[in-house]
Amino acid sequence: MAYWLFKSEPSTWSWDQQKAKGDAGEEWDGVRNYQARNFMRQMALGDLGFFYHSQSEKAVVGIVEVCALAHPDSTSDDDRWDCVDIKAVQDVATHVTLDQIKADPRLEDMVLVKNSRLSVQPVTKDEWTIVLALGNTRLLAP
DNA sequence: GCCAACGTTGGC
DNA sequence: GCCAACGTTGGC
Repeated sequence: MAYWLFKSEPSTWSWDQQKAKGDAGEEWDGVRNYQARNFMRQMALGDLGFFYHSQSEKAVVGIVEVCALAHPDSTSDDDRWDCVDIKAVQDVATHVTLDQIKADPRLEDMVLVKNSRLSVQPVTKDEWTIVLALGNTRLLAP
């Protein structure tokens, strides 16, 4: 089981919109970056991820699960671009802001801090646990 | 709204 | 295969 972080501008695709899709989930399309695509190709069904709002909010707001393996991105006719589908799992009780993450020395190596422009990123198990704790969030049993 | 950082593109 | 130009992202 691996952990990830998906970043979105709430004005483009928000956590509320993601939740509205329910268990059907939604393509994480529109990624045109090789690193991000390669991470999506590594994802397995059931992998979990944080849903992060960039721009105005800059906070981890939700937890998602990979519900379809990498497949061609329906918004591109260029076959280089693949994407996974993700579905909302639960809210992060207390949003974890970028400021909090930056202020925590245990999280200084997070990709979010070191490479803020990467829109799909790996998260280590330790980082996952720490951010969940900061968010006062306990993962519900599957 | 600005600007720095970075990734991609295309010409050579 | 290199590198300059350009576009985009995201934090401030």
